[in-house]
Amino acid sequence: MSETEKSSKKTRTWKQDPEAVKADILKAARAEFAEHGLSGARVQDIADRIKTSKRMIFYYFQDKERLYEAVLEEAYRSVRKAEAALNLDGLPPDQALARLVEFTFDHHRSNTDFIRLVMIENIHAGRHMNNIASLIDTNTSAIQQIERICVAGKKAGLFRDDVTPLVIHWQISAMSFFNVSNRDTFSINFGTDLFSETAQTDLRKKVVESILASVMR
Amino acid sequence: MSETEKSSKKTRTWKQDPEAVKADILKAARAEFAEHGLSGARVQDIADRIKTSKRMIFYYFQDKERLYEAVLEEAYRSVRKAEAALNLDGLPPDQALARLVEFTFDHHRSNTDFIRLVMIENIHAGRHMNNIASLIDTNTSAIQQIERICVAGKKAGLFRDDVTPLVIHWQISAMSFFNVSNRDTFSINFGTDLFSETAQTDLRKKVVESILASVMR
DNA sequence: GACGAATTTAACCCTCTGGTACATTTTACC
DNA sequence: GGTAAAATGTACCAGAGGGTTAAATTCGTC
Repeated sequence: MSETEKSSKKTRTWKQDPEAVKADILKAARAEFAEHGLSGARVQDIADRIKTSKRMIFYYFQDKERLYEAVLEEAYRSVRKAEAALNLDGLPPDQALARLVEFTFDHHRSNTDFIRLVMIENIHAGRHMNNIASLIDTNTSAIQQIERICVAGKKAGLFRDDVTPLVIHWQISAMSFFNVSNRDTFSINFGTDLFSETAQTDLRKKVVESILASVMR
Repeated sequence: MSETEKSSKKTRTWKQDPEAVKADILKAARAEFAEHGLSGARVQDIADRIKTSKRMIFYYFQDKERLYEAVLEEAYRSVRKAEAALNLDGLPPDQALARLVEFTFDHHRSNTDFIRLVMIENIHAGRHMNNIASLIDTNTSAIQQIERICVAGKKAGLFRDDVTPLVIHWQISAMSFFNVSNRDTFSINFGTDLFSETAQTDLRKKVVESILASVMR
């Protein structure tokens, strides 16, 4: 009985670190929600992913739904941060746009959890996003980024006059998002050929070409 | 007590119609699953949507999961039937492709339940689609349709030599699918402008242009 | 019109799971 | 080193929801 004891003290206790616990819960919850959806996720399973208890989850996040919303908000925040880090200043309009498409394509591909959370949120008709105030201003910055490219492109006579930033963004998102979100059903229906590393590189090139082709004069 | 009686017979009974009941259950289940997902759907709610009981659902479909699979199979079957009805023979390659894009865009838009089922199935990594044998042969016909257009297009010198049917299909699907699947989160983030009737007509045109631009010489 | 199979009803059951009550330990602060 | 508040552990509950049991009713058919 006594040989398993490690510390000199008799009373076995734990260390407190509220912020780390909260962060751990959020991380585990993101994985769980991304994998199983809101109703499919199990609070117990979230607790099991890290070394904590259900009790702690409710202590910090009140209930399952608010935890989900916290996950969603955090996911959006981190994605936006990465997007903001992309600097396109100084590039000619067509190259800037190409670069943006490539970045988005890659970024979505390496953030499957985020994509899945957005899918799940769409299943819920975006019901939980209304509670996230921080979205409004920061998402428009994505459009403004394209807006700047468009203005420069039109001024340089490279882009057509009828291109609109919102539609460009929609197109980029559509293909970059679908590539991740529908990978499984697409693979089952049409094979996995398109999802090998080399094929994805080719596909990304095609997406860039496609966007540019519909924008350039 | 007695004034509410309608029929002359004393024993109030029911009529049997197994096929109709099964069809009703499938229809109600499709709506329920499309709305709430697999784990979010409630068998009791499916029963409540029509005039039947939970018991009947299990009687005909064994369990929730097999009911879901039946819904999925039926949904794919009906969509494929609609696709097969589209006749592009006789049209020049570019017009045929434009027509196909328009059709797919519209078709996805008017079949939100199907789109949502596919979204849900992707959340589940396509786990339930492996049980659907009927998919294999019929989905390849979608590719063959584009293949025919591509061959004609290349022969006519209209299309580039490096276009591949699978990528074309992927592009068409991506934009047509995303337009429906991500409508809610997109609207919340960037406004509903893109989803008015007129804007959707414009958007469809842009999608057609975009596909054609990346295919034509 | 009787008999067995198919279909429907009504009432349950039992597990899973979100959420809580209460005791205990840690920490900040004086 | 005492005290209150924050943080954690332990055990538990209540209800929801998938699935079942058993009896009643219908229907084909001989």
